[in-house]
Amino acid sequence: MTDGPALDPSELGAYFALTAAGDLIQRAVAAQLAEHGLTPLQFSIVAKLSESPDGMRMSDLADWLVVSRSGLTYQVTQLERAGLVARAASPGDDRGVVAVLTDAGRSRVGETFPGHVALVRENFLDLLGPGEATALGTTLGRVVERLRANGA
Amino acid sequence: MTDGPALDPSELGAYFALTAAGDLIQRAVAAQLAEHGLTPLQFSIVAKLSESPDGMRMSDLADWLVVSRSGLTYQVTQLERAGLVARAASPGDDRGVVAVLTDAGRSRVGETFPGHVALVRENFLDLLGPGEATALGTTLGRVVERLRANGA
DNA sequence: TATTGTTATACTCTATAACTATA
DNA sequence: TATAGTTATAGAGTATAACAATA
Repeated sequence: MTDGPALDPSELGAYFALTAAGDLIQRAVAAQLAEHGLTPLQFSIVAKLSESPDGMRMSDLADWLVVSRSGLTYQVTQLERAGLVARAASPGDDRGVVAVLTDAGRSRVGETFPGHVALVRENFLDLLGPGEATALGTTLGRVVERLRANGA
Repeated sequence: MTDGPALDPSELGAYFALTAAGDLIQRAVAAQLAEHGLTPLQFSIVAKLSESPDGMRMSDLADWLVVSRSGLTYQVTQLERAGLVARAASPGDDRGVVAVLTDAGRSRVGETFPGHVALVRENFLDLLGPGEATALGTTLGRVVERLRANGA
């Protein structure tokens, strides 16, 4: 961790804009997901499962989400009660459990996704000039890499 | 809310990078603040109070942070127990209470801020090319404006 | 022995509603 | 009557540690 002088106004503006934009977009997303009965974490789970036709091991899912196993157990139980996810035996390892999306879960993802995309488009992507999405992806991608490398 | 086609790869990349960068930087910041015994919300409070020599009304602080009044009462009580904040009578309105930073609180902010700035610099600002901070601030500033206008 | 997943439990945080005191 | 702040309370979510079943 290097130490240095304070931030100048343009640096402060960029940092503030990044955190505020991240905050606000997450808040807006959370509000919209709530209309579909999902928290952001639950949406992450069902969205991930929608790409995994054979389901996903509980441990793997917990690692991917960076939550504890008991925390995942709690969330999957909630989703199971809502009928969106089912638990099944893990083939080849009788200790294991796989979470699988139900038909209702797949429908829910289908109902939720278009509005989610529209929100992101209207509040973010539509405000970027030509080529700016690519540039932003590159720049912020570097930021993500650095943070991951630093163990965040 | 407009509806539209799915996101193309560069759009998806920009969106993913924004949320991931926002997430990761907030996580890294939270971890660092924890070393100084503060949550992000508590840091927001003491940082704000450090710019308010005469203290700040509880209601105004709650509005500024976008938390309920009882939620602010809880946090200020925690900070008071930690000796970082004190409550004082509000001049001119005997119903009011102002939260003021104690000397210990001011010291804590002073101890916490340099590392905070360094983290932001190392993981974000140092990765931007010349002029990029300004550009990013402008672009993301538009995003923030839009989200605020949309009531986020 | 080690690993998978659940359960028991405790803790933090948040909000709503009721309440007190003052405007 | 309305507003400022606190308190009582309840709910959601998270994690740690202990546990049962299997590898």
